[in-house]
Amino acid sequence: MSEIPKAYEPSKVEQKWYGFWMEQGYFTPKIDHKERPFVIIMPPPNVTGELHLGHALTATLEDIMVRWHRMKGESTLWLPGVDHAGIATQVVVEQKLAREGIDRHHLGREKFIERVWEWVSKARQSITYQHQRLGASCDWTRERFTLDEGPSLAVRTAFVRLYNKRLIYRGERIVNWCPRCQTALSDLEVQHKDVTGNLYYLRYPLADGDGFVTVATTRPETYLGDTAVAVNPEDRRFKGLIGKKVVLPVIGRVIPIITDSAVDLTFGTGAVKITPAHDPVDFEISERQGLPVINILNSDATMNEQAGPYAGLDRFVCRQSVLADFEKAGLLEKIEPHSHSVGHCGRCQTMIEPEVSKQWFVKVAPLAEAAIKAVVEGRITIIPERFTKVYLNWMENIRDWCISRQLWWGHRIPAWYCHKCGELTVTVDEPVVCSHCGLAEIVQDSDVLDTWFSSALWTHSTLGWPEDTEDLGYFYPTSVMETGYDILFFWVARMVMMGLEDTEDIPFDTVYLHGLVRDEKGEKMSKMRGNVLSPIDAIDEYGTDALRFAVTIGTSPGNDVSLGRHRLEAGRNFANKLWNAARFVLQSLEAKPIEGRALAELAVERPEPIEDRWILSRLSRLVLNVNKSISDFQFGEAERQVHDFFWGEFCDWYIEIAKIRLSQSTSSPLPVLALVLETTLRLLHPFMPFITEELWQNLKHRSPEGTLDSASIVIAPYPVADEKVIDPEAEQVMDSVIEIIRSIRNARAEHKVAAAKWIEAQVYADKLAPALASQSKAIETLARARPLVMLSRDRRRDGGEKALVLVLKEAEVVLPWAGMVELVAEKQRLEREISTNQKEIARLQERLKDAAFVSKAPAVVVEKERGKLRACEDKLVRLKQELAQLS
RNA sequence: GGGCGGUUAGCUCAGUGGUUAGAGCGCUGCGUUGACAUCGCAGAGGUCACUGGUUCAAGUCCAGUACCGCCCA
Repeated sequence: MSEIPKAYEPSKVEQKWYGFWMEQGYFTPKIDHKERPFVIIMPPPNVTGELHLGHALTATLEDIMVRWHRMKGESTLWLPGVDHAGIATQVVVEQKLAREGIDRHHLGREKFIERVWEWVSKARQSITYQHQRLGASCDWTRERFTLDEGPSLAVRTAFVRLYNKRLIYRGERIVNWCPRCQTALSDLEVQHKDVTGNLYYLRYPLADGDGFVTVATTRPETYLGDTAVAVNPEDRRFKGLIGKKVVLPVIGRVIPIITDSAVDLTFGTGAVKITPAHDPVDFEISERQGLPVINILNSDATMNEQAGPYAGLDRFVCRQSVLADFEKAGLLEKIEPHSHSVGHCGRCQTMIEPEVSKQWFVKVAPLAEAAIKAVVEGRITIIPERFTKVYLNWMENIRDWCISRQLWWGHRIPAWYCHKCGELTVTVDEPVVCSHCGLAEIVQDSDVLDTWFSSALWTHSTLGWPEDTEDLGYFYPTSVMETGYDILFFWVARMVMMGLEDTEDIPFDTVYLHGLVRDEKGEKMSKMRGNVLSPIDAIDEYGTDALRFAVTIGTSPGNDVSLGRHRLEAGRNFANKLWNAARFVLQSLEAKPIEGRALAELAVERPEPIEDRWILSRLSRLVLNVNKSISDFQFGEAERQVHDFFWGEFCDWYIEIAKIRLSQSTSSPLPVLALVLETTLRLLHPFMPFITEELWQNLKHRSPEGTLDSASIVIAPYPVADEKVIDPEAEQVMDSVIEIIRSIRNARAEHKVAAAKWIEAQVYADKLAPALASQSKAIETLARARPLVMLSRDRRRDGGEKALVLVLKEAEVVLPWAGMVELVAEKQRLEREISTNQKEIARLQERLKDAAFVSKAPAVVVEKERGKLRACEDKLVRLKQELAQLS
C-alpha cells in the first residue's frame, strides 16, 4: 500500500499529534473529589536558556508516569514551570549586555530588570517549545514561573511566617563570598576542591623581649586581620607564652596569645593565627573569647583600608607582597607544600572568600526535624532507597541557610529598615510606614532571596498556596517528585522542610531520583569537552520517540545513563520496526478487513490455532510484567520487555507464521495480528507517544466500527492482563516449533546450504507430535524444509541411509543428507552433546539428592529441577540411540 | 577525614536469592523471499574485580581488599 511510507518519518507526525492533544485538552485534568489524583510538579528548568539531555530525561520519565496514570483513568496533573534562576540568569543577561558594551550598574536596577524580563519571555517560549517537542503531556494551563504573582506571594508569606516564628533572622556570620558574583552564597553553592598550595610558617615577634611565635597558614595575607594567636591549653610547648603579646609585622598591631581547646596541636607549630573575619573556626573562637573582628577585604577581594600599606592590592598580589616583606625581615621561617580543600563558587568557579557579613539566615534545624520524621516514618519514600541515608545524614547535620543574595534579579526580601527608629518591618505587603514608630522613613532591603528559597515552596506555591484554592485542596500533597540526585539537598530536602512547615503536610509521597546523562564513554557532558548533545538536535535527527527510548531503556533509578549516537540509532530502529510491523498489519487489513468483531472478544474466545494461543499467552504475560514494572518505577525494564516481546516474538515469529495463513483462505490471523499490535501500542504509548498515536489512529480507521472507541490513544485504557489467556501448553508447543526451525536453520548454515535451497527433513516427536504436525507449514516455510515429514516417534524407520540427526527437547529432526554427512564428525558431535548432557544430569542429580535442598527449597523450585532432570534424561536416551545407529 | 556508588561479553549497560547470566552496539559468515537493509538468518564472545562468610541455593545478601567515580566536611 503506497500511502504508508516505508520508513517512519517522525517529523511528519509529531507536531500534528501534539497539536491535536492540546486541542482536545487531554492534559488538563478533571477535578473529581471522589478519586485521588496522580500529580507531578515538574522541576522548573532555569530560564537561562536551552534544555539539555538531563531535562529530556526528566521530561521523559515524568511523562511515562503521567501518561500511564492518565491511561489508567486517573485524574492526572503534570504541572510545568520555569525557574527565574537568580544568579545564573543575571549572569547570562549581564554577559549579553556586555557584548553590547553595557554594564548593569550604568543601566541601573530598574532598567536592568526590564532587560532581564525581555530575556525571560523569549527563554520561556523556547523552553515550552522544547518540552512540547519532547512530547511532554503537561497541563500548560497551569504553567507557573517562580516570579509570577502567586509564587511571589507564597515566597513573601513563607518568609514572614518564618520571621515571626524566629526561624529567619538577620545576623553577622561568616558566609561564603564570591568576589566575582559579588554576593553571599549558601554552603551548598560552594564546591570544595583539593588544591596543592603551601603552608607558610610566619614568625610573629613577641611584644616584650626577644623571640617570636611561629604560626602556620595557607593564606598569609590574612595576617592583616589577625586579632590573636591561639594555642591549645594542653600544649606544654607554649606554657610560658600564654598571656603574652605579639606584634604583627609591618602594620604593628599588638595581639594577645590566648588558649582555646579548638586548636589542633598537630597542625603546623601548634600555634595558630586567629582571623575572625575570614575563617569560620576563628570566628567562633572570637565569639567565645570576645576578640575583635577585622575585615580586611573589599567586596571584590582587593584589600581594604585595614590592610595599611597593602590597601588596594588584589588578594593574591597582596599574598606575594606580604611574603616578600616577611622574607626581608627574616620572619618567613619556611614554606612547606600543602594540599588542602578550597571552596569555589559553584556558578563561576572563582575562589570563595569566607567573610563576615550581615546576611539573612534560615534556622533550619527545627524544620529538619519534621523532614527527618516524614522519611523515617515512611510517609515519604525515596527511590532508589540508598538515597534515604544520604538525605538523613544531611538533614541531621544541617547548618543554617544563608538566603540573602546581593543580586538584582529575584524575590526582593520583604523587610524594610526605618531610618528613624532603626527597627525592622517585615510584612507580606509593602508597608507605608514603619510598624514600630509609624513614620514613613522606611527603605526596603536591597537584597533578593536565594532562588532555592522559592523553589522550596514550589509544590504548594504552584497550586495556589497561601490561598486556599481548589487546586491546593485537590492536588496537594502531590504524588511523585522526580528529579536528578544532584539536587537532593538543594531542592528535594528543602521542599520537604518547607512543604511541611507551610502546609503541615508532606509535599509528595515518593521521591524518584534519576542519574546523570553522560556521553557514550561515560564522561560527563560539558561544553568544555564538546560532547554536549542537544535534545532538539537529537529529535530532529532521530525523532522524539527514539530519543525517549534511548534515554530510558535498560536504565535503572539513580544510575547514570550513557547516551550516544548508537543508542539513538537503536531507538530510531525500534521505532522503524514498529512502523513496519504495523505497516504490514495495516496493509493486510486493507486487503481483507476484519468483519464486525471487536478485538477484545478474541482474547476471551480462545482461538483455535496454536500460534494464536501462544502469542496471546505471551502478550498476557507481558502486560502483567509491564504493569508490575511500572508500578515499581522500573521503567527501563518495562520498556525492554515490550521491546523484546515485540521484536523477538511478535515480529520474528508470529508475523512470519501468520504470513502463511494470510496467503491461504483458512482461518485468518488478522484479528490476532491487530489485537497484539493494538495492545502493544497502548503498552508502549507512555514511552513512545508519537509513533504509537500515529499507528493507533491508523489501526482505528481500519478496524470495525466500535472496536477502538477512544478518540486518542492518550485516553485509551492501559492494557490489563487477562490471566485466563495464559496457555502453558501452547507455549510448550511453540517453544518446540521454534527449536525445530532454529536447529534446521543452524544445520543449514553450518553445512553451508544455499539460502534459497529447499531441503528434505523429517521430524519425529512423541506426545507433542499431533500439535507439532499442525505447525508443519510453519516449519516447512521458515526452515525452508521440503519435503517435510512429521511423524510420531514410533513410525521412525531404522537408519539405513546416512543422515544428520538433531536431537531436541521434544523431537528429533532428521536431515537425510547422504552426500554431505561425515560419519566421524557426526559421531563426535553426538558424543559432545552426550557429554554436556551427562554433566548437566549429574549436576541435577547431585542437587536433588541433597535432602536439605529438597526439604528447604520451595516445592515449585524442586519440581522445576525434577522436570529439568527428566527432560535431560529423556534427551540422553535419545542421543545414545542415535549414536548407536551410527556405529 | 566521613559517606555513597560502581567493577558483569570488545564497548555502553540491564539483571528486585531459584534454568546453562542477558540486551543494544560492535565483530564473523550468509542473505536484495511482497512489513522492515533503520532489515533477516546463523554464530563467536563471560573466572559476574579479588578474598572470606551466610544460605538447600549467591552476579544478587554480609564482611574485608583493590581500583574507578561521586557526595559531604
